[in-house]
Amino acid sequence: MDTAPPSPATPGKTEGLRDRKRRETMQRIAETGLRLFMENGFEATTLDAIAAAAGIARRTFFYYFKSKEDVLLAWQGSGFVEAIGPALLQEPTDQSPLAAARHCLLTLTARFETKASIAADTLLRSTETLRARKLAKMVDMERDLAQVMAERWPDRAAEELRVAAMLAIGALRLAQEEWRLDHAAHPDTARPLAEHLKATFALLDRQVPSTA
Amino acid sequence: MDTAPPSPATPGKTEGLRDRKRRETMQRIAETGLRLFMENGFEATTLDAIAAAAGIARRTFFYYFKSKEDVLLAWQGSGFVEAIGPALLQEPTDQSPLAAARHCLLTLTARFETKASIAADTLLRSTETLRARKLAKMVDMERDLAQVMAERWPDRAAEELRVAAMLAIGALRLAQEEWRLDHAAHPDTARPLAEHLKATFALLDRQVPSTA
DNA sequence: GCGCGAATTCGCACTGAGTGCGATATCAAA
DNA sequence: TTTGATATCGCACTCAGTGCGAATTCGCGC
Repeated sequence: MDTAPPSPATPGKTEGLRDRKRRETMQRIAETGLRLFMENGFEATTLDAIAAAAGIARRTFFYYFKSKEDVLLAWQGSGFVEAIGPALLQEPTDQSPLAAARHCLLTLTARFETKASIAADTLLRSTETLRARKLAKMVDMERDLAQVMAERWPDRAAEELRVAAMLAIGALRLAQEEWRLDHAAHPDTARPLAEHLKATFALLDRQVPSTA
Repeated sequence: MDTAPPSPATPGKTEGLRDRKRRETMQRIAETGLRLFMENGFEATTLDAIAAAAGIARRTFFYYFKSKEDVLLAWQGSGFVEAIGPALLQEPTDQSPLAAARHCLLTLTARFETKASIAADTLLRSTETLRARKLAKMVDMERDLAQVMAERWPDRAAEELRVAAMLAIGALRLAQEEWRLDHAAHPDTARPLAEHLKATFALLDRQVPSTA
């Protein structure tokens, strides 16, 4: 468990002892949960088991997480999501928003392929609701991305940027899918996510206009 | 409740008395459920209430639906989903797959705007998991669409068609969003879904290539 | 018509997630 | 040191969903 642990939004203040303990506890729950999920599966792991293993009362669990699913969801693209906004703000504005997003995602995907997030991703496919909630998180990401784009390209229409964000995140989603299949088929010679993403963006360029 | 009710996959056979009863019961549960959801909200409606109102035992409910959510989900784009495949197979192949999908969706959205499906859509936004599962259903639609495209354009690469399907369903999703906002803001002068969809596709054409 | 096998309906008891309430403990700051 | 907010916990409760098996109904071949 050496990778970026999920953490609550840091309000950018010098944190006291209390805040630190809080973060540590949440982090311990998240790590314990992920470990137990990996060992016994998501559904077979009860809340009591997580609470016990994390050294807290069952009731306290719900002080930190709204549901069992949220523990796993906290790992979904952990770090990645938070990094997109800042990364996009670094991009030069002399390119299209979509091109900027493409560049960002290619850079970030090359970095964020941690053991924990990959394991979480596998678990995320074990249940219908988990799969669904992962998709919902990607749509949230999409909306956030459009929001950041609107700051960076204030002259562009919001709907246009929303579409650009949809394309970028959609490409990311399909690339992840291809990447997973690639790994399942050729565990050894599988290419990294970034390459799949590049290929998907290339296909994207040849698809439009929709009236051709 | 005069609109297309959700029904299990019809295996295209002359159905006996048993099959008919089965369909009727499932339909009654779906309609009762939707009605109670509309009256009291999704979470406030218990399974016991649905079962009682539908005239079945609680246990029998689970013979027809896997979960409470599935009752509502059955209404999500009811009829629409099933119509896409056949409609796409009607399209001439001298246009691009994306153009064909665009044409299909524009035609279908003009038709499927029933009271029930709109009501279901509102309910679908009342809970996080419901919202998530709706998105999951759209991704399923996306996959199906790509599958049908592969039949109709066998010379095209599967990945390319997968991207095309992503674009089409993504546009549909964004158009639905715009449409909902439009209705919320101007309940009277709101434009139909098909128009929003057309606009979204127009924006789509101007977004790529991603390297511009 | 008769009866066999499958489909359907149902009851009961059980697990486990999630909530409401309130009591207690801990910590930060005045 | 007091005080108020934060954190921890236990208890009892509701409700979704499952396992099991009994009872019923129905389609169909004989």
